[in-house]
Amino acid sequence: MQSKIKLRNAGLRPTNQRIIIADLLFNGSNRHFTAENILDEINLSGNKMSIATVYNCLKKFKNVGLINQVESVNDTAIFDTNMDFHHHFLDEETGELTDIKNNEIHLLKLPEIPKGYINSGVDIIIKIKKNN
Amino acid sequence: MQSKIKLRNAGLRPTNQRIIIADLLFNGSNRHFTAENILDEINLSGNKMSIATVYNCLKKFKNVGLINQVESVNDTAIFDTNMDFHHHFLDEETGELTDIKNNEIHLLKLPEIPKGYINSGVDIIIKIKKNN
DNA sequence: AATTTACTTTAAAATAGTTCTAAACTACTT
DNA sequence: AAGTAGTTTAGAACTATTTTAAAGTAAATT
Repeated sequence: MQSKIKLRNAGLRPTNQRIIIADLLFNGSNRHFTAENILDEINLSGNKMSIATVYNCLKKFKNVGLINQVESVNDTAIFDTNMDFHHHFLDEETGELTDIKNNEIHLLKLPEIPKGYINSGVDIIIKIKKNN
Repeated sequence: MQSKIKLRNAGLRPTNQRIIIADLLFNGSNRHFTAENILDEINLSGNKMSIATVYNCLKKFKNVGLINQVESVNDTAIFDTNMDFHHHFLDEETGELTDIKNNEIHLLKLPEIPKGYINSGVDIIIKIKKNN
């Protein structure tokens, strides 16, 4: 029942649906997931929910900073519970993402941000593929 | 008529459609574009082509290394004629991409690539938004 | 506690981007 | 000139996501 508090702190009305999703997402370990992944898990657990609700919730969660959406060429939106500054390996063949720990990578020089703009995030994607 | 040679060198049969698209893309200056952008320009120039053909061509061009597809959360695939190693600013509100010159950014330490994999590219996206 | 208000959920329809299909066409090879 | 392999096409199909509008629910107000 941490989820209810977490949602309220984030300024979101803690509805049953949001609590179900938050319970899946914030259970201690970080993960990457799609809307469809979440719906499948909800169904498996015996609950049911409209896919539109899953999309709505994930969008809200993203807007209030509970989750991130990962930049990557993919037909599907991939979200991430890991809110620490970090980056990703992207398997070009499978689309699978893996975290790169932040101390494994070092960005020395950042470019000057265009006038009138602020930096709102940095995504580094290292594409990989099987060497065979 | 450079395009015909360029296509042949890349191992692609130089069809009329591919030549039309190559003429649009490889005219000296680099650009970002979607399939729809290209179709619009074709239509404006008085030519016509199926959208499926545009997609087919861009996919082929990408496969043979004539263009790149840019990593970014976007409902639309964005391609790039700039094949030099470089990165992008992404305006989060408009989705617009701008090149970052390679000497404007410096990646000091690359992480160890997972066993059995090779690095097949690095994309750095600096998200920006208007500061108002 | 009952009522109101604003927000949320839902199924279904709509939309957007992209890929597939299979027939017609065209570049290249023989 | 004929054959064949690759390409183009319109339209259908598909996938991910958003919209719609009605019904439901949480919170605020009485």
